[in-house]
Amino acid sequence: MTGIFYLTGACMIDPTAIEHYRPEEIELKWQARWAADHLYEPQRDPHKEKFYALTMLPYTSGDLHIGHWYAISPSDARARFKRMTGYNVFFPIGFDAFGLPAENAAIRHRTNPREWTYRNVERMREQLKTMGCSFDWRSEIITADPEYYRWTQWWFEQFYKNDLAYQKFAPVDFCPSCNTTLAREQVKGDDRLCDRCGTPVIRKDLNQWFFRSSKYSEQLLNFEGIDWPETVKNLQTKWIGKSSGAAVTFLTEDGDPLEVFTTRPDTLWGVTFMVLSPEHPLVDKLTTPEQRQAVNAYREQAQRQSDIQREAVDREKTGVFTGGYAINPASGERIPIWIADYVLMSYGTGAIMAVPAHDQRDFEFARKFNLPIKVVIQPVGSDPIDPAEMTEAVEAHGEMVNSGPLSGTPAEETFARAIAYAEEHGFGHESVNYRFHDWLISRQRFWGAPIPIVYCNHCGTVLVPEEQLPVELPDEYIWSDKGVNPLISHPTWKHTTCPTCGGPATRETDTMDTFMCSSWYHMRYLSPHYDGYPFDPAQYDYWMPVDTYTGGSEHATMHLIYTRFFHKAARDCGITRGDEPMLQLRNQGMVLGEDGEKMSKSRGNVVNPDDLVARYGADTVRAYLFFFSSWESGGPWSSSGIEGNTRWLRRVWSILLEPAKGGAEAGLLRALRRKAHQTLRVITYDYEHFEFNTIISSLMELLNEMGRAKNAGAYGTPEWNEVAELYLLMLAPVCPHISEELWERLGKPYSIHTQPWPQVNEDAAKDEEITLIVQVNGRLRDRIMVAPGIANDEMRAKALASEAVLKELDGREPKKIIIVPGRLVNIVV
RNA sequence: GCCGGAGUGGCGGAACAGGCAGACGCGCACGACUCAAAAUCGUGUACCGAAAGGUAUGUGGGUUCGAUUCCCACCUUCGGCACCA
Repeated sequence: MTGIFYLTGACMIDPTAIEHYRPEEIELKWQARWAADHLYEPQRDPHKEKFYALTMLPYTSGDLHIGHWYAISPSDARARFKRMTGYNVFFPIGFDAFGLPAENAAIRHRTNPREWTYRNVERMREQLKTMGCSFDWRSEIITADPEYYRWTQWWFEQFYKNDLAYQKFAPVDFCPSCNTTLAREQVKGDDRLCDRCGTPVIRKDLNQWFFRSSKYSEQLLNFEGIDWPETVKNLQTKWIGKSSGAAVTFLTEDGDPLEVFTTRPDTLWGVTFMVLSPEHPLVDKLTTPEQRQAVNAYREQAQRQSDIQREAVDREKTGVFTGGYAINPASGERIPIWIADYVLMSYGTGAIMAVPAHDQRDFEFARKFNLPIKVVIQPVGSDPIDPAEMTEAVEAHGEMVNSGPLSGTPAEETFARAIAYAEEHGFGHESVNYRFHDWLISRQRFWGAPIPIVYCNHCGTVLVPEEQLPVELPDEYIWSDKGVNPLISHPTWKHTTCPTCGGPATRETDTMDTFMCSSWYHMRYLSPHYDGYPFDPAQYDYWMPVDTYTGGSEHATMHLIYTRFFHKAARDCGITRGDEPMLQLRNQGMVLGEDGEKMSKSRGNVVNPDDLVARYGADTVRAYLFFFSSWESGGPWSSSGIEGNTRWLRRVWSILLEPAKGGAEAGLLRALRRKAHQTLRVITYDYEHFEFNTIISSLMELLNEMGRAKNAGAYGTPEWNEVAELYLLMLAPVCPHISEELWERLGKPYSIHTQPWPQVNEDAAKDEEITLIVQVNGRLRDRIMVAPGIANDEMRAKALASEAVLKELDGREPKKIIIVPGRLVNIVV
């Protein structure tokens, strides 16, 4: 525990010197005292305004890393600030404990994932306590506790009863290494890799559980009333992927309707062929005997292709003619129907109308297979287009041409007229499509909340009655060579009786995606042991919604979209209220290694917070994390940089505690007090706006000023005492231990953390003189000290009388004089 | 390719409404203390120049009395998406 500094400190035996700053002693002392006094355990109090501060709950990976500190300590500082400004603050913590890493680690070590997880929880809890955060530990939840996942299952049942959960046999993304399906959001990049392990995913047809999240696409695009970062809103908007256009029904020659979605209804007359996804249900019927062999071969190849790693996006188009034809409902033309893998079954209707003249993909396809290209849009101001000369599609909007009755429609009206025409003639209507899909929640893994469903030969799919929840995981983890879910391998677990008819039945062996657990934990925190409902309604009414939510932006399209969906779905089930669960969101950046790269064990650039706490104390580690960069951008760690922060806290200690001679003059004391109140003004703003780096630098600046004032005899004066008190109050949210210790040593009442936030004394903060900036042609030529509130005329006179200005003007007449009242004069010649 | 963020001294960064660029810290240099070292304290530190002064916020343009800040184009970099009809 004792670092080099403490040893050297102990060597310096000087009987007159004050006791040294020993964080390792004072930090443990105060942490114990705050816990004993329940300092951070708010009571519901209708007369006091509440503030729910939430930080994303950590996954139980085993060790708290510096990134956790970076995410959590500023959230804590803000919560502490809010508490001091008079709010009743709730700041809980818990553990996201289900999930694949636990299970993979368990397989590696031949243990039960439960053991691994709960051992990690123990360790992480102790590590968290060293940070000195103002957590309300009464509220701790562990998502793998039956007491918790009972309610995760309950939520599933509410969604099921309200037709928001359903089962479907569908092709899904499957990770062969993790042996489980993944939600679309958990498949990353062009290579379609598993988000957890990096293995390329494959497509698999499985019976799976989904939530109807896509039903909420439109609502999820609405961010009104919530203060979230633009980047997150942008990512979610892109992810939901709304496009507007038309649904158009073509008829095959056999008379089968074939619906397509298009964003360009204005190009309807330019359709020269159609393309279906190879998996489209109509392909079989359309295929003629002559084309049968080619079509089957292509479909097989497409199937295989999606099973192996996908090729580059810009690879050459492939496809096969089915032999079938459709009729263009607008032009009446007979057009061939092809299949190609650039058309995806998972978007729109899995079929497209191809307009090669005005869509680049269709253009490439048409050129490759010698299909006709028909120009039907003439962009304004460009020469008539000759299809034979085209090298790429013309995607710009323009006037409709070669479009029968709609030819000549001007660019602005094409969409409306084309849709109206389709509606009139009964073959189409306006339509909206979203990229956002239903949320696949089934996981073929052991370590998750079991889906509370029972299959009965007699009654079919049956919900486990609420009073029988939770459906608990078995104690034994059954190993299986083939990577089969241990719930299937377990000899007895899945066998049960039907809750409805009492006959033999089997349990669903899939467990739920862990994002399900983290979609509602903010509600369970409010009453973690409440027995009759997922939350105590009285607590919910008081504390919800979350006022500030902090965490990493990597969750933008996963957790942060799921939890919004969850809240809206729960609202529609009549359980929650309001449209959004989290009013304000702030994302921290990432702490990089000293080499500027992402920290990783293989790079050997990982910074261990435990070592830092042992060496410098938590307050210094916190201070450095606040200080080294703006919180939202993050940046590289620096082991020499943190030295500056430990020096700073040692100076705070000695400047406030070591007595010094008095005798300062009044002007100096006024200046000191002014600086303190000005600092208070900017720091109050910075706490509110998450600008922690400038909080620390402002405090350093003020300390420098205090050091100079102390040398000039300010110590012990009333002004000094006022400034010292202000200093500790401003320091308290960022460095809670040293501020509490010094507060006590200065004889102030316990605890500093329950003191009201100080008010700026505007009189004291007022400048006695200001610097007037004098420019000639926009270049700085002079600075003149003047009284605040100086009149414009006087500013002009002073500027024109400046020696530097006279020299620069050299007799030239000013053409114009710009005056920014009380700040600047710019003389233009 | 598309969408979004970021480019400022040797380094991390500040400048919150278009008005003193480089706060604060690291590092470095010099000085004090010390037999000495560490720690601590003090002073200095964008670049060019002996100085007067000049040049500087990724690059090139523009708007303005005045631009790190606003506009246009480009370059680099980080994140997201990626045949989405």
